[in-house]
Amino acid sequence: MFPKLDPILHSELRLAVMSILAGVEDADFSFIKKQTGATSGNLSVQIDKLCAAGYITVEKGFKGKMPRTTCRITEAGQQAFSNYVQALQEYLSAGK
Amino acid sequence: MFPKLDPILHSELRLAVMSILAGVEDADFSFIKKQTGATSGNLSVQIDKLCAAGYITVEKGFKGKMPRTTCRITEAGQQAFSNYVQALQEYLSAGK
DNA sequence: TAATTTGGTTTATATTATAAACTACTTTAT
DNA sequence: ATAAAGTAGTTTATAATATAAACCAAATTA
Repeated sequence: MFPKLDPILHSELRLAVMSILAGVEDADFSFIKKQTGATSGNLSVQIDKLCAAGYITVEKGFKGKMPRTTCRITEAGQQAFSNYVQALQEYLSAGK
Repeated sequence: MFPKLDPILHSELRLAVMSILAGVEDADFSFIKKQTGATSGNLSVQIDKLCAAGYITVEKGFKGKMPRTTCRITEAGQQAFSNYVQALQEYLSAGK
């Protein structure tokens, strides 16, 4: 009746990050930070976790002289996000 | 873009409890425990929090000789649950 | 009457999220 | 040239949360 919610995704910031990445080809750290309003520290940590879970990939490079961190959702991440949405529907719909 | 999610509701167990209560007149501790699969301790704590937030009311009485704890959603709880569902839609739909 | 079960609460611990402090480098102003 | 301010983060410490373990009291069953 109440399926287990993926703890990696059941986090406000990580869910927002995944939500952004699910809709675009890729996005860099600063863009995600602006969109979510998160602090750098928090975002850094949460991106690490998504990466460790294999839900996103992180690529570090430079845009001119400035460091740039680009994130991209993986197939597994896309799937996990989709599963999470499905699971959540059951919680939300139960109360009609 | 990403509205703040009510931290009281953004918890797997509390959300499940609210989901159950949103659909029925009232429900007792044991029923909720069975439906959610939660441990007594965890459920006890989370019910307290929902109660402290004013989202549910808890009525203690006896069914025969056995103690019985009955929970019921409040108007504020109904509203908060509804708001949470709305907010969440934004996260989920962003990734289309 | 001695387990066992029901119906919980309290307290301790593990996990998670968040904020604060720091690093490293670049750009702009003096 | 150098100082101040901004960009782009990471690391580490602390606060909040969730979960589990231990406990309690009464009722039921053997």
